[in-house]
Amino acid sequence: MRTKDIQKQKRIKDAMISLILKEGINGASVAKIAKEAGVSPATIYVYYDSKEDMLAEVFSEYAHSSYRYLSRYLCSDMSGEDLIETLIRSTYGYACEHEEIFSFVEQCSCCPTIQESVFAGDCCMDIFDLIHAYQRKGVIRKYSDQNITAVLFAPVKYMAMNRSHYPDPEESLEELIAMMQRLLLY
Amino acid sequence: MRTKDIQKQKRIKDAMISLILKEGINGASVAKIAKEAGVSPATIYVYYDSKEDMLAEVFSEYAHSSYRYLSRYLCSDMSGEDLIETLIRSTYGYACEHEEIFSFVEQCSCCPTIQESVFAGDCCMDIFDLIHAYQRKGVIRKYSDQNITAVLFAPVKYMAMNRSHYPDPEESLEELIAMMQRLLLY
Amino acid sequence: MRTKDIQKQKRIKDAMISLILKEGINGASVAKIAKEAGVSPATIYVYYDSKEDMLAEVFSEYAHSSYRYLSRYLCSDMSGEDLIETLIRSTYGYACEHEEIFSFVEQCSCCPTIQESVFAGDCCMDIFDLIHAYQRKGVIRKYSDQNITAVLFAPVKYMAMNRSHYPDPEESLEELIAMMQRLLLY
Amino acid sequence: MRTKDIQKQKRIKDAMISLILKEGINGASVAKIAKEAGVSPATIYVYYDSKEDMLAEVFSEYAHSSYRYLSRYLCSDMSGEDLIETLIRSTYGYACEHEEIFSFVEQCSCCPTIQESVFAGDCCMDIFDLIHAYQRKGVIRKYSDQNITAVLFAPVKYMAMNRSHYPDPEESLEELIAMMQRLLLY
DNA sequence: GATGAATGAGCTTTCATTCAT
DNA sequence: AATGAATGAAAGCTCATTCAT
Repeated sequence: MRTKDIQKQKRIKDAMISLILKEGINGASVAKIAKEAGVSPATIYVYYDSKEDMLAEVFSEYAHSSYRYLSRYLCSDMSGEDLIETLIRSTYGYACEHEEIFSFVEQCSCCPTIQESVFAGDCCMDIFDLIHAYQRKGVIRKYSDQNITAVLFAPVKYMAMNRSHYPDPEESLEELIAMMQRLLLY
Repeated sequence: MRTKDIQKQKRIKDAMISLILKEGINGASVAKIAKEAGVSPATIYVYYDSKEDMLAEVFSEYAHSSYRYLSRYLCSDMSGEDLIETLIRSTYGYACEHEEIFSFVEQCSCCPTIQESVFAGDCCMDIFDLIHAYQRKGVIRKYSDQNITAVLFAPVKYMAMNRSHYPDPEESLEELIAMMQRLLLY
Repeated sequence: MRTKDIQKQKRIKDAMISLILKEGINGASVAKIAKEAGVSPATIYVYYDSKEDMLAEVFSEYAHSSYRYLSRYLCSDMSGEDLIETLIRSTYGYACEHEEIFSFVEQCSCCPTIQESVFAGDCCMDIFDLIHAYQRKGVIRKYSDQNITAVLFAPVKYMAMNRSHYPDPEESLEELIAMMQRLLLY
Repeated sequence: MRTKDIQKQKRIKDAMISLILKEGINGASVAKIAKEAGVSPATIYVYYDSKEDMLAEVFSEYAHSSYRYLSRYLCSDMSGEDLIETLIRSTYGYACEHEEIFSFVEQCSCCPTIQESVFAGDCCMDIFDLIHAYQRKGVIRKYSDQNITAVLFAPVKYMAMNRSHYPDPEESLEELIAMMQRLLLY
């Protein structure tokens, strides 16, 4: 018997993500995904039970990838200013560097039939471990986790999604960082 | 005759928006929309050239409806605190009261095939006329319009979309308002 | 708007019956039926909700057609011998003349997923009105309706289905008639 | 090794027969049969050349199993009444006790692509050896083998297939036995 | 011998749209 | 203007079968 081909599964995922970006969730049909991945449509059903299942599985795999990415840039002896700057810059950087995945995740997040189970707020534990430490040290203000998540990430993501409309993104980013530092630090 | 037409078109729009909330953009087929609206599929093509056209037209009609809604609650002699509270509360209120439209707009905004032309930043002129006045009076800090838009609306929208995950939405809302007042007012 | 085309629906039915005979219920795919009927596969779904529905509807339409056919050869002043001869000969005759429909019905009758609702015993009322009259007159023996149905029709149908294996069908038919006359008449 | 093979093949046969009762010949796909039998789809092709081959082989194995079953209850010194009662009761009993096999055989018998070669009339030799003896002894009337087969088995099989529609099967069975005794015995 | 992976062909059904009235 | 009928194209998915191990 043949063994499951991890590269093949990766090709399927990539094909799906890439197609969803090009043509929306509508346009990413199983047949097109299969063609782009270089496999038969039937093969996709070896790896996933249904298209819905496939979407949900890949979405939940990538939904929090930006937070995992972030973690790599953090360390516990940063100043408060650096922490906030890093969080925002890295989020923006991730959106630019992994444009496809970022946009894929945003699209899935808005679709009520997919989103359902995955709530970002639940899933950036290590980041909040760090933030809580800074709160205990009296560096970051004691707002609720939910509102910190909302103000730290929603505006910068909004900015990243619409960056083509921004005359000078870098300048806007700097301003946003300054705003968040003033808002969140003592 | 004229009246009848407009009512029919309204029924079609409502059916579409309602279906998109229930089943996502995928699930809202022309046949289903027609059935829900109580008309023939062919009738829809009397009012719109294509499904894509219909989506785009209705989207652009509703894309900024939350800002129009907001305007009704604003007046130029509010205090700065009141202004910000009103902007945030009204945005949240709109999302709850007009759940269908809110979800429809958010979904369309993420879909690359629809969104294309519409950028929120361009479209809330009267609100920014007011904000500029407050800035000139030295009440609101002189951040860029884009960042003010981002921090005022993105977090509260994020909150509205995920409100089922919030233990006490009202409390979170109050905290968010306080945060924004501290951030934006002198 | 166009009106429903009864001829078209008839063509679909005929195509289905003919295909089931040639290739079994398996082989009669919607696509093939459509092709044989000269319509698009989608058109079939204008007339039937699903393939299952189509099968059930056509089956129940033809399931009792042999009994309707029989009725035409019966009259109330026949002798008992003639009545029984006519019932058996007509059943056999129907099977030969309408080979496709007969075989289609037999096939559906054996398929547990289709058969379900249709029970022959319930559906030959006028024939049994006549038989009951003959029973009251003391011509036909007072066996239960179910067993009369079973012995009158099951053997002759069995014979019709396997007639290619019979060396002299006419002779066998005559013998069977004689047997039934002896069994059922006083 | 040999033992294991035969058990495995038995599991495949049983799975197929059981699935056909539950879901019809349509519903019994190779994949489902494999799953129900606890083997790989590929394994089925170790034992059979094709699905059609498998169906035909298993059908021909079971097609006359009811007659083999019958033989066990017969002996040559029964009275004519007992012989007929035993033949009918055993046929009915077989249909009830081996519902799956009975339904499988009936379904295959109606399916033109499978049935083809097998004609019941050819295959109950020992039963007819016995019946011929009773005919020679002047106990059973000298009807042709074919018609005796038809009247002895077709009605009781019809009854067994539709037994859910019978208010009192035992009573009907008794009546049918009495009818056949009167028909076939001197 | 036995298997899970893989597949081309085909399945049933729905799609957005147009036709004829 | 309005419609139910009609459709080619495509959707998601399963089929019987074969491949590679």
